[in-house]
Amino acid sequence: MLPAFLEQDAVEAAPQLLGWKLVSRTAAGITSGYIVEVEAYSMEDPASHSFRGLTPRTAPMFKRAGTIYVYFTYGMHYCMNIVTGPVGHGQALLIRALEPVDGIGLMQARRDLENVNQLTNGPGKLAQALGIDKALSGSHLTDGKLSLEPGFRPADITQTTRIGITKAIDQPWRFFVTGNQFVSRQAARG
DNA sequence: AGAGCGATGGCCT
DNA sequence: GGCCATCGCTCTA
Repeated sequence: MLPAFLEQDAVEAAPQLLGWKLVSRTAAGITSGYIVEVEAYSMEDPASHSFRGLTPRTAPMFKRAGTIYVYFTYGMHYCMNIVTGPVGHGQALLIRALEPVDGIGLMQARRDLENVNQLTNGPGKLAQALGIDKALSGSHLTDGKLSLEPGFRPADITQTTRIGITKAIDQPWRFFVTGNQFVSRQAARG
């Protein structure tokens, strides 16, 4: 389904996305996990891919809320975002960590890793575990391959600065479920 | 046409 | 905590 709060600006929508279940449907099977860590990016944000304007790569960020934006980085990792806000605003939420729910065996096979704790505790890891790649960029949550379903309501949410960026490093636009063991890092930096 | 640069993860100490 | 593989995208010329 398409939660109404995705129409809001990224920073407002971000904490509301925590606890929702992200579901991936591929030929290999269904995999899913609760979203436990997200970061907000917007067009006015130097750390955002949309900051420099619309390019072929970043075009999905400027489409309607619920659009999927997948990018490839460091020559080996895919990261997935969900677009928020009005059309043309270039806002998105980077999904940084999931708590595995369905299809854990398939996720372990895709990751070539048994340890469930390390299956989806990072943006590149969860993309690999769910079988997400660039082909999904530009598709929409209502297209059926990647979708959202209600999950749980987080008891407490922690807000910190974002991870792995070199610009706008002081903006507290990272949100995670307090105490959840699948969050990539409890501390903001380091 | 080519250089520079990452919204990372895994391995090592 | 530190290092670095690896390649698509953007910018400059």
